[in-house]
Amino acid sequence: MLWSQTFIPTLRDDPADAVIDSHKLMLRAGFIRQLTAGIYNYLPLMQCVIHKIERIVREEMNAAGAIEITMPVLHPAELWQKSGRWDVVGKEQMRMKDRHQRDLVLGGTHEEVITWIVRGELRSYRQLPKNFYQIQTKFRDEPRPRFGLMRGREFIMKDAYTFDATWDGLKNAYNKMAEAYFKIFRRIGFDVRMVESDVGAMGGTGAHEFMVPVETSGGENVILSCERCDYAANIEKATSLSLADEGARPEEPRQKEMVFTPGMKTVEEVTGFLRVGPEKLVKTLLYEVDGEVVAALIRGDREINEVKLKNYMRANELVMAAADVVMRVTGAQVGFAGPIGLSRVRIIADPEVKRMRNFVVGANRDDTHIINVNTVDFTVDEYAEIRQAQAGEICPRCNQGRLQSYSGIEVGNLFMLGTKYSDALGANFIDSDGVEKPFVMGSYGIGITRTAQAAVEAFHDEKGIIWPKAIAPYDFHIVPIEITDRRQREVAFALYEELQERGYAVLMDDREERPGVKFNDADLIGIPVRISFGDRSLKDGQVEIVKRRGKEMVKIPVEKAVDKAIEIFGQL
RNA sequence: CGGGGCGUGGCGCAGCCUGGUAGCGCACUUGCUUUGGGAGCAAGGUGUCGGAGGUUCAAAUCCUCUCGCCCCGACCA
Repeated sequence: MLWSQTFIPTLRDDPADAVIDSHKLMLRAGFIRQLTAGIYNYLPLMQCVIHKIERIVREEMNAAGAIEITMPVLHPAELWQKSGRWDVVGKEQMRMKDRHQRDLVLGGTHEEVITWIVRGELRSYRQLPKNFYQIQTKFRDEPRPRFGLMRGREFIMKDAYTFDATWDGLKNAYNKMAEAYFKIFRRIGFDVRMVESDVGAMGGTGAHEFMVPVETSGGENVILSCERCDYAANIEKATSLSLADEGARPEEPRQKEMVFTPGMKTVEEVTGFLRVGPEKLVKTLLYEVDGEVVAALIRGDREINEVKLKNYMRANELVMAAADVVMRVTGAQVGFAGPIGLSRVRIIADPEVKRMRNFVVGANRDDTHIINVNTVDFTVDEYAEIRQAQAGEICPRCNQGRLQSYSGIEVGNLFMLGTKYSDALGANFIDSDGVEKPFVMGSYGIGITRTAQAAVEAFHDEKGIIWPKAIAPYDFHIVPIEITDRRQREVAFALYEELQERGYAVLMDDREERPGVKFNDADLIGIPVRISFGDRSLKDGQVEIVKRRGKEMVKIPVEKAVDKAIEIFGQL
C-alpha cells in the first residue's frame, strides 16, 4: 500500500480527550476516530489489525472444532424476557421499538439467540457436542464508556457457544476453548494469564478471564495471583486466607460503653479519635439489595467485595443505601450506623468479625460510637465471606504462597453456563437413555477491538506503537527520504514490489514530506520493520533496515535488502 | 445517576474574570529557498465562538435553559 493512496491521518499533538497511552496512540497514529461517546470509526490501519486478529481467532477456533455462523444484531424482546435477562441486564441493553411498536434489543451477547437456533434442531445426543461462533459488532450501553476501545459501547467481539449432553462434556469443551485462547493470545504475542472470575449477569457455575498484564494505567482489572502455585483470580472473585491474628490471644470481653465522637464519620476519623487501630472497628455498611435494606459488617481495615455480597444475596441490584434511607433505618446521619439495635434489617457479617473482641461500632445515634463491643451484644443473621482479598494474604489454594496483585486488561472470557439458558428457553435433546434433557452450555468471548488496544497498551514506547508482528497492520514500512529523486524512487518501488511478490504486506511512504515527518510517523504507527534510504545510503548502494522495537540498524546492499529484511522479520 | 471540567477555523489552544465587532501555533493553498529525525521566508483561504432564549446601544465574554464530550465517583458510613 502506498501512503498517498490510503488514509492515515496522524496527529502531531496529543488528542485532548484521551487519557491512557493506548488511546492517545491509536488516535494520534490515525487508527481510530471517535464518532460519539464510546463509538469509534476504524480507519484503514485499524482495519488491517482487526483482520489480522480475526484471522488468528478464526484459525484457532476452527482448529478447535468450532463452526462459524452470523446471528442477528436485533433480537425480539420476548427472547430476553424468557431467559430472564430482560430485567437483569437492564440498562446496558439498548432497546428500541420498531414501527409496529414491538420491543427489540440490540444484542450485547447471543446466548438467547443461539439457544433459539439450536432448540428443536439439535435433537439427539448423537449430534453433540457442538460449538458455534461468530465475529460481530456488539453494542452495550456502558454506563461510562472510556479509554477508547477499552470500554466502548460498540465493539467487535468473537463469541462462541458450546452445547453438550453432560457436564463432563462441557468441561471438555471449556478446556478446549481455554487451550484455543492460549494459542490465540500467545500467537498475538501476549503474556496472557487465565484467571478465575465472577460469572456476573451471565449466570452459570464458573468463569475465567484471559488477562493481559500491563504496567501502565490502562489496566481495568486487578488480579491477585499466588506467588507459589498457579492460583490467579480477578479481585472480584479472589478469596484468601486472612492472616491469623498471629500470637494475639483473645482478649477478655469488656463492658460496652457509649462514647461521644463528634463529627467522626470515617474509619480513620473514629479510630484516630479513639486512638485504636482500624482493625478494632467494625464497619456497618448499609445497602439496598433489590429494595431490601441490608447491613454488611466488616472489619475496619477491610474492603467489602460487593460482587461477593451480591452473589451471596442472589441479588440483581445492589447499591449503597442513600443518606435518607440510612437516616430512616438507623435514626442517625451517615457515619454512625452500627449493628446494635438495628432491628428490621438483615445483618450479614464477614466471618472475620466473629473473631474480633472489644471493638468499636456506630451507635445509631449522631456523634456517638460504642466501644468494647462483642458479637454477643448483637444478632448477626448470617455470616458470609464478603471481604475483598488483598495482596499479601495467603493463597486459598496452596495455603502457603502470598497473593500478589497486578493490573490487567481482559481480552477474553469463558463461562460455564450449564443449563440456565436451555432450561429457560426449553432447549432439550434426547439423551442415550431416552430421556429428554436440557443442553449443558458454555459461552466464550474475545474482544477483538479491545485486544487491538490491549496490544498497544502492552507494546509501545514514547515515540509510538510497537506492533507485535502477528497483528501489525503491515509487515514492512519502506521510507525513501526523497521520493522525487529518480534513483530512490526506483529502489523504493523495486523493494515494494518484490516484498509483496514474496507474500508480505508492505506500506510505502511515498509522500513528499520532510524526512523527520516520515520517520516520526513511522515510529508512531509502529510497523515492525522499516527499510529506509536516501542519497547518502544509496551512494554506497545500501539501504538501512531498522526494527521498530529496539534501536539497532543494519546497512545492507540494495540487492540483498529483501532477503535481509525478511530474515529480520522472521526473527521477530 | 452524583460531582467536576471543557465546547472558539481541520487539530491543539488563548481571549471570557473587567462586554466594544475574534487571535496564536500546527495543518492547508501558492511561490522561492531548503532536504537523513516534525524546515525558512513571503503571500493567501479558513470561524453560525455547541444550540436556544434573555440582559444591553453593543455578547465568545453577563444571566437562564439546553445539547455534547472528557474526567472522578458510583463502594469503604
